[in-house]
Amino acid sequence: MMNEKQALSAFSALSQETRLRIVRLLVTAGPHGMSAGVIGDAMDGASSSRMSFHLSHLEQAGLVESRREGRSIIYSAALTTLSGLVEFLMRDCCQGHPEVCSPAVAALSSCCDTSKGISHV
Amino acid sequence: MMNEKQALSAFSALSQETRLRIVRLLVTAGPHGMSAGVIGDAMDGASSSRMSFHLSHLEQAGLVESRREGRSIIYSAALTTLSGLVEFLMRDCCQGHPEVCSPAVAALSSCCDTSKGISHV
DNA sequence: TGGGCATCTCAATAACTCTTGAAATATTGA
DNA sequence: TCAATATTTCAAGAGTTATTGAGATGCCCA
Repeated sequence: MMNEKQALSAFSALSQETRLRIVRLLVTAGPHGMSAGVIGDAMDGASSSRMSFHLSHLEQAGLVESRREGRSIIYSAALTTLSGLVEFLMRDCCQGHPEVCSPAVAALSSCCDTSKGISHV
Repeated sequence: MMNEKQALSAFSALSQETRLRIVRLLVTAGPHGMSAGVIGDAMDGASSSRMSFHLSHLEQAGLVESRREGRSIIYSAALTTLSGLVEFLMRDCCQGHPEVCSPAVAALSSCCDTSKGISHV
């Protein structure tokens, strides 16, 4: 269960343009991930030290995970942290008023296959 | 539909301890909101100028809304922006793999009443 | 209209963050 | 082992952000 400190670290990591783009790129890339070099090319060719700075910042915040594959290091999105962040932000949003947070659920579930037991609202 | 600039502004606003606490407090407070003074008391009695700085930062980022009521200014959470932020972060997360983002949906919908057409997963 | 309350604005300072470029580390293949 | 490739580490400088305290503004009621 995410705590305030972790959430602050995650939001801080996401508040920088390059890092937000990296996370979104990795979210769409899926579990296979991408190498640091390929991610760097996608960020209008940012320098390697700059990429390293941002990638380790994201890893520190728990938003991405890495593994070495030969000479490359492969990064992928940490979906558990992303889910936890959403849950932390909206925790106790209902308090007897479910209509308060259902727009957020709708926004999120609309991007997903509905065959998993989640209906559109 | 949220764009990158708005999302960066929102994440930046949420990356500061006092502001994150304010947003979460207002999320639980619901649509009626709370006055700046009452919010300040809840933030271990932060100074009025400090509260004003953070509240206007949050309003600038679209995360809270304000209205005057007599001498007080009442702030409430902007749930549309919060939902939009979640949607922006997870956009295109599925790409043929709905299991990728369904944990996030589950995390969020578990906080809500299920009688509105949203089922738990 | 005047006093008091609630909040905002402003300027100065301290602390933090990002970028850059040079150098170090790790891995692979000749 | 040597050279090439991929990535990380480090230090310096520029820019950004948070806090503080003093003062200004807006509103209400006697």
